[in-house]
Amino acid sequence: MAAEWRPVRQSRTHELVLESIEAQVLAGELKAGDRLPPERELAPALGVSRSALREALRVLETIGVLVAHAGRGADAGARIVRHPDDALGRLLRLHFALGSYSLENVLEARVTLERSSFEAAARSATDKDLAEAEEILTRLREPGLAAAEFNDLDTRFHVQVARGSGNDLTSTLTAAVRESVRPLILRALEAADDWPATAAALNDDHTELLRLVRAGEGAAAADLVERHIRGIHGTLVDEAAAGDGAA
Amino acid sequence: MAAEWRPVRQSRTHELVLESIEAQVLAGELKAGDRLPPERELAPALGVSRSALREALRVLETIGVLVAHAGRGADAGARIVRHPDDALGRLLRLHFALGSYSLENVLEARVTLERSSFEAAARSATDKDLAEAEEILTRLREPGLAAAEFNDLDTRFHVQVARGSGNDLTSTLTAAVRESVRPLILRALEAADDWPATAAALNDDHTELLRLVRAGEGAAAADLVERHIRGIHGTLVDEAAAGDGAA
DNA sequence: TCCCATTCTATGGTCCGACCGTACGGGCTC
DNA sequence: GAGCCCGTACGGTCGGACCATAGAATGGGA
Repeated sequence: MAAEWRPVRQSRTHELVLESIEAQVLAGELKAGDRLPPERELAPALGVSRSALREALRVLETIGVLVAHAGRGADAGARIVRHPDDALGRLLRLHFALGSYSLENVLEARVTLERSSFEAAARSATDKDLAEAEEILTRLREPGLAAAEFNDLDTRFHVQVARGSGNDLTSTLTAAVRESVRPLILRALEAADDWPATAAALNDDHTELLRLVRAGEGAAAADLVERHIRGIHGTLVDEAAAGDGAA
Repeated sequence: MAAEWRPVRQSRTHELVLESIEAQVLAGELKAGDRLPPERELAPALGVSRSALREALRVLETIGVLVAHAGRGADAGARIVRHPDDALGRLLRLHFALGSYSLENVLEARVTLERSSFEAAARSATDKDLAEAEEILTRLREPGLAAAEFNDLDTRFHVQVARGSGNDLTSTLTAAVRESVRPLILRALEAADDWPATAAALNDDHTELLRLVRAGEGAAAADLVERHIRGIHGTLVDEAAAGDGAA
């Protein structure tokens, strides 16, 4: 056991505990896959109660750097992991709901991130990435697809291309930002006058986007995805205002 | 084809509490500024223990949507707020430390976000934004400035311009991404062969960047900030490897 | 000998009741 | 009326008890 646990005092105990663990992560003494001592041992080692320790662990779990499993054996206990996606998604989703960001903010951020994603994907997406995107697109084209499923698959399509960019950070950000407006987009899709036609039009974009990425035409893909996103968000503004009023 | 048994995991109590509060936020029933009932009332109202409730509140605090103050009066209690910046910064910083993202990922994300920020700022920064950036730049130019302070001010300069873009989401993302590599940049600055010359060169960039933003030349500002960031990160790669090995 | 069911136990998850520190509000003193 | 003091409503912390889970250890039967 390389990590050492030193006692901690004063002011919001769980924050001090958090700092202590954070420092070990930042210093590289705790790495992904490492297991923390059991709560019942670690708490007294830090000189705090188990409750205070648990609150600190909960924070780390929220951030996506820790998971805990009960039981016994190699799989049990608290482990350092790397799961930023859900954490980031929830963060942006809640803050968007609270009005920290406007819909226009999200639109511009999506345009910026996805332009970059598509350009990078056109340069460096692997065959595997493209095949997965193709499969999502196939399911996206199924006739009679409900708006909810369409919304899920659409999200996965955009995220999949972002993954193809080879940049985990931008793809995570892309996924999180897309996630934050998911309920809004769902409302917009459900309110479409002619849903089959709307879906078909969106899929035409998707098909062309994938073709451009495959062909390595990054600039064209970036331009198209910008038009694509602005198009969807154009139908969203009214929905957002309506939703606001309705609530 | 056997039946699929869907329900696999039963949620933990604090997660259910979290969902309940989250749902009220997403539904707009809880808005920024609203105050939650005291823990001792809310816990039994939800049918859970105070500990479980507190863990849920801690999660919300981590996300930056809640703050708690002890004491008595209007200021006390748990309140819904909108403070995404620290939360996002810590999240990315820890995940970068854990290796969820490579330095190259961060570099490309910074380039993408800041190109967009500088272009937008050239279009829509207010005089106030520019004046604040100017003031930061003045302090950045002080002779004999230590690397640590330079690093802080440099971060604030970039974030200030991002704020000037008028997009809170991209500026928050910019700040968080910049924050995640702060320790690395600090090490690189401290290791510079000729620190005063390095600082002067960086400030020449900053001065020109601000001039371009003022002049509304967004495209030129975007190109320069990309060169500026790539320049700094070029000196970082070695440091990162060295830091890795040293640990 | 091998397999399987049973029991053990280490681990996180939850709950309770108590006490501490803080800061406002109201009452008391001067 | 002004200033001090104490009560009180908060979040923060603590310790202990018990529950749920799941691998490990055990032991009996084929």
